[in-house]
Amino acid sequence: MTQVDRKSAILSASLAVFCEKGIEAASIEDIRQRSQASVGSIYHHFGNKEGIAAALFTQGLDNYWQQIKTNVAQASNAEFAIHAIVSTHLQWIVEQPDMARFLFARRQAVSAEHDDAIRQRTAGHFKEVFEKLKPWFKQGVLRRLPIELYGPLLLGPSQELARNWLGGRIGFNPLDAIDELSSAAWRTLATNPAHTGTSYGAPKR
Amino acid sequence: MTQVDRKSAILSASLAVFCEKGIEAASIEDIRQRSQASVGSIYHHFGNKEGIAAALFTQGLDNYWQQIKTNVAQASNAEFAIHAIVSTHLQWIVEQPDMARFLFARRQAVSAEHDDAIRQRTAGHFKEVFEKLKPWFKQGVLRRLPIELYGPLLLGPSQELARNWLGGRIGFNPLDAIDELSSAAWRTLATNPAHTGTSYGAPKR
Amino acid sequence: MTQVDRKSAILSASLAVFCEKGIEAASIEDIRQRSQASVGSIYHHFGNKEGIAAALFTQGLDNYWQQIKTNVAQASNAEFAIHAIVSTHLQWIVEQPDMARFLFARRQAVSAEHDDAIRQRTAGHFKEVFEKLKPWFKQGVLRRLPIELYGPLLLGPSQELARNWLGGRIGFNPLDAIDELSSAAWRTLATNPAHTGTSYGAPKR
Amino acid sequence: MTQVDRKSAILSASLAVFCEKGIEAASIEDIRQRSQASVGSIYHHFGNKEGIAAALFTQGLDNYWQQIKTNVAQASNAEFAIHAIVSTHLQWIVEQPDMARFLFARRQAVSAEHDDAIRQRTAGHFKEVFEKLKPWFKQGVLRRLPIELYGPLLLGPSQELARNWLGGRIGFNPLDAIDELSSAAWRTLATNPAHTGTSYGAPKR
DNA sequence: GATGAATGAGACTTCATTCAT
DNA sequence: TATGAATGAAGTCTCATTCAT
Repeated sequence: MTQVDRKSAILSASLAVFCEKGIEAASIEDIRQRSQASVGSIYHHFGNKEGIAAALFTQGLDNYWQQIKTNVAQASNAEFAIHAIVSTHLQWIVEQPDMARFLFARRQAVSAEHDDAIRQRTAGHFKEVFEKLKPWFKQGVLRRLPIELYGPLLLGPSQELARNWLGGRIGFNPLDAIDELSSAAWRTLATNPAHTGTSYGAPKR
Repeated sequence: MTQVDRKSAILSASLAVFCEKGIEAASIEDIRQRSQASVGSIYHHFGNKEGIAAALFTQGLDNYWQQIKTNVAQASNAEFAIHAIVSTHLQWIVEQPDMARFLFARRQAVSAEHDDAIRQRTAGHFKEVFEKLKPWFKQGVLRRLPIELYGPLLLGPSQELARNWLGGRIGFNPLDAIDELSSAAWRTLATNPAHTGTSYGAPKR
Repeated sequence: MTQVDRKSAILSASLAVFCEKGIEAASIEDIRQRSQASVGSIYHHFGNKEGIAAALFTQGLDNYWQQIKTNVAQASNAEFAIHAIVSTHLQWIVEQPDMARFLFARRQAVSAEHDDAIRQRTAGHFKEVFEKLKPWFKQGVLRRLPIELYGPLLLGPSQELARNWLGGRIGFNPLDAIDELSSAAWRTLATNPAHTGTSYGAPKR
Repeated sequence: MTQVDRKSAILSASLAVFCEKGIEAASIEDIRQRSQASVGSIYHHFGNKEGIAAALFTQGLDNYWQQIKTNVAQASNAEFAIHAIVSTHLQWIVEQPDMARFLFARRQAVSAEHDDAIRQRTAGHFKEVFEKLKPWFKQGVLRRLPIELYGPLLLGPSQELARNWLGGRIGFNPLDAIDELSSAAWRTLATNPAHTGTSYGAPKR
């Protein structure tokens, strides 16, 4: 087994275990069993349990933002952009629920130092996306609000729905709510929500 | 120290410790030190760590819903009702951030059996509130949507904002966003959001 | 509930619990639940857990020996006497299996001081029975052997069978073996085992 | 210290501690001190306290039966066979009193699942020995009795004597009773006990 | 006598981590 | 690099016993 294989086997085993039991409750022994690696090997590659979580976290977060950025980049107007964010967000979650669960549950399990790194990384990603929307703010298409409200207004409902779905509390598939959640975000964020002829189903015409 | 005192001393100490370190990471020893109770006493009253969490959870949840129900009851129209829910939600969180943090973080720390009890209890509370809104659905004032979307649309943004605030990620006071979040919810849920002359600042005139 | 009732309720509850879980593993809480007495009450009556075991032990042992002595007293010849001991032994065990289990399992659970008291008490009982047999030793009807062998030869097989039965390892009813075990003892202990026309079935003719 | 050394150091320390205090009362800490192993090491090798007891039990029992079978195999007639069993039994006990004490005291300290395993293993050993005796049953040299009685009649007295000796209740050396106990068993089990010219002292002539 | 809350020592066990092979 | 035995701190929980009411 190559180094890369070994490392990724450990990572994916860890993700599964973290989601099943929670990061705290997951033991190295659990990970060892599932990954077929030895204790020593795990420590050799990741240093300690937190090292695994950190690697996983970074990997998941980068993957998420890359997806978001790629899709937003193609939006030709504000409404499409908002739709892209909402739908990408939900699709990403539905496609990799375990990683989503892991990301949303982080809390204090990651060390303070790593937490800072993550926050900065996230802020960077966020800024890039924001940059894309900037022109529409300038043009008055999107409302000016306290910066802290954009995240909640844009993705709060999606996030809440996703949490319920990930927690197994509902059977409803989040993807079926994309249009509703996306237009809700649009209605909330647009200066003039009525001005739209957009059909989300065919954003490429 | 009376029985009641002892029990509630343990409960409030636990809440503090749970919030500082997380439920998993909090040790009985931490709780013992902060509550000035003996280990035996803690187990005498709550059985085990989960017993404490369960008691705390029930207490917090009931208090939350009671507040919501009380304030919704006074709403004379749909918009007021929605405003009442959003503002009560945020106020409750700001007033008892520790309990809010605890409630939002529950995850797997509470046993399956207790989880069911909680879920039913929550469903009951939810239904009561929903009952209050029913007439406005019938009158066509509020939109008919898949039931799973009401929670996210109504409180998703508030919840997301609150999470950020509770996590210390923003300085912005959630209470300053009440009007914005509440009108966002209204715009999303109302059949005809324009039809309103309401000024939330003085809902009682 | 009178004192006597309370005490004996505690004793019989304890016997049951001791047999189910073993003396060490039985907790005061177990006894409390089964006896419907309070912890304080148990301590008031017996001082501590060992006090309960000691009381139970004394009660059981005295009852056993009293039965043995009563039945041996009626024996008109050596063979009848031996038969009486063997059959009484087995009958007593079958009639109160829990007490038998408890008595046989004592081991170190009873304190050293109490152990001495028990040993002396037992020795006294034993001597009384031995006294009854003495004439037959003098007449040469019973063999003279090292004193340590009488117990094993007389009751060893019965005891072994009883242990197996009490442990649930066999279905065979020990009472069905009385004649065989009793004649085995006789053959072993009698100087001239052949000299007998006894029918155990009717020892009173 | 090699793996094997460590494991057997733990086993022999455990045997000593179990005998001194009883299985229940023996603590892992006691075993750790005596074996010079760490707590973690003990658990690494045996899983838990019961695991140690189980390993010890299996080891002791197999050793006992192997001894019995070896010696019985050499017997050229029924009387020699019975003598071999009785004397081997007592010798084994006298040679390793701690293991004997441990084996006789097992009771509920070993789990139900392991208990079954043990019972089957014992039954297997027992059957092998029984097989050796079979011809003499067919020839009518040994009496036909309910199967449950053979154990008690053959070894009951020896066992009872051994228990007393192991418990420190007598000074008498069980080995001095071999001939008496063995001939008692013979007299009980033989169809015609008189037919013998055997001198146990020289079974090989 | 009866009650049960309170105590705290101590038991078992888990687990992250180290390190010799 | 890989392995897994070894370590020991720390956690959860039990339990006999005390004592104020």
